[in-house]
Amino acid sequence: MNTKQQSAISPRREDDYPEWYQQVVKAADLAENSAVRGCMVIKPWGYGIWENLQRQMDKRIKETGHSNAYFPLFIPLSYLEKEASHVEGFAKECAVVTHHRLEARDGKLVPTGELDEPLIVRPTSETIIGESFAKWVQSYRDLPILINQWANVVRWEMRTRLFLRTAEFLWQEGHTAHATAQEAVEETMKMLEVYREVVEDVLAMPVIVGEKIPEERFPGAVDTYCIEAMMQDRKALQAGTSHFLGQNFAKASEIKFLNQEGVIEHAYTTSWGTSTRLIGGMIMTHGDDDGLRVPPKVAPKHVVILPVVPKPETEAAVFEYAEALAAAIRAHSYNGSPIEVIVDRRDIRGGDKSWEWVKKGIPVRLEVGPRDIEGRKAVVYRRDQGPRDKAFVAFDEVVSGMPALLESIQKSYFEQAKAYRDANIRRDIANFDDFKKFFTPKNEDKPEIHGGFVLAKWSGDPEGLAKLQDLKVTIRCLPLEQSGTAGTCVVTGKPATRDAVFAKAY
RNA sequence: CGGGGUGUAGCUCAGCCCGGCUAGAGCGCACGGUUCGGGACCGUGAGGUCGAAGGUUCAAAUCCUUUCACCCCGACCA
Repeated sequence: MNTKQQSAISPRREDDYPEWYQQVVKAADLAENSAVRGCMVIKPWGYGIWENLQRQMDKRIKETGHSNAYFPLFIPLSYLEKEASHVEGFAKECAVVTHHRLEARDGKLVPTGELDEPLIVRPTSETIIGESFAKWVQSYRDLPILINQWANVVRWEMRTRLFLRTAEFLWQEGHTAHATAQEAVEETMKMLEVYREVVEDVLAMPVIVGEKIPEERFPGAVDTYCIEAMMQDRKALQAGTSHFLGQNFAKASEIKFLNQEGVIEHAYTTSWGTSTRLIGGMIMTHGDDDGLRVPPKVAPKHVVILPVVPKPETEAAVFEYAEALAAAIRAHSYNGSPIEVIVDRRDIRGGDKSWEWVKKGIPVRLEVGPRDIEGRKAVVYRRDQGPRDKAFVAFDEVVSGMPALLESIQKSYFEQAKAYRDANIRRDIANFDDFKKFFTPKNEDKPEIHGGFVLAKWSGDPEGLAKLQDLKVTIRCLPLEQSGTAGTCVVTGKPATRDAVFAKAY
């Protein structure tokens, strides 16, 4: 017997993390690269996860008073030119439509009919939504406008990675307009909290909530807030952003209203977004050396039943028992919807079948065979335990205990992720030498998993930013929870009052 | 857009330096069999205009030129 179990994913996380990530995406059948450079095909298992996340995010967005709407994919070039700093930020990496027809010439199709004004495939929709808002708003009575859009956007990234950075990605973008700065700021913070809640509760990813430093702000924003998660290679992933845009975009788009005093004023706007990147974050937060682990709240299927058929003549009885078990479980709900159960009747080898579901990260596997029928039991495997850890449980108990079992898995993923993250947040690094040591891998050629989050003082000095850049470390955020104490900047040694989270990032 | 690399079967690749029988392996796939509460094994079989175009040669996956695509490292980035 081989005592050291072989893992299903090769390489393991500790040996080559980026490659492990790619292999998990492949093994779990989440997505694949398409023929179009930088664009992915999201396969049913991956898209099912997105749909569940989307449904729950959408619910929270609507509960906080927003309505969904849809705006054009194409944005006239001149719209993007209206907001000066927005221009700087999005001056590059955009898909540009310059022609509006194709002509057949010598058996080829040639673009003709050049557009007077190029159209940009939206990288984000502030400008085109602002154009609509301007028409919709005349009086303070028309405010606030609280709109959300589910859409695809395109940013022509040079280097792409499935889910984490693709040229086209799916997201939601909220856009709101308000009569006062205070109300817009409150909106910004409210949606930041919605993101924290959904990402922690649904995706089971613990996050740090904070404010971006000026250099990291969204182009055109007055303030940018974010939630930051730690991946298992201890790098940070920005999991969502919420921006207070002040009157910058309102001025650019001329969103004006007559206030209670009869004075014309520009509105205050916000925007906020989360994307399919969250799925990348989920993979890197929960995945292990046997593949994906999907939190039950986003799993397209919660339970797979694997019929064990030792002899062909037992097949009918086993299938019948499996379907009866499935039906009984489906009658129960988890997280507000019926539990999703699949009976995998495919005629492939049992070991392969079982491992396939391990790699896909389904929360619960149930095996049923002739002996279980006899004892009216099932064999229960939980994805938050080892792939061979099994429990023999009575039929009725499996059924009635399923909601609690799923919730326990959901919780254990969050707890595991939080424990890992907290173990890798350093609060005791006070000078740049230690800081540098912390973020420098032992093996320069093939860096091992190293570093983590450093929580320390930051002076805000641009000179410090240059030093950070050399280390490839960034300031992820200034956490909303500040200690309020004075100290010295971990990078420059100058007096500093603000706490910052430093990390390498995706 | 800079620097490096790779294009050969569905996938991962060998063969290329030093041109030479009908272009190979492993995995996967199909069929048959033995096993099987299990990622097993044996056998048989299907599957490739060697990224594309041009050139050198009696002869090109292999040498030369051009071109396209993709990957890795930078800069950019949710």
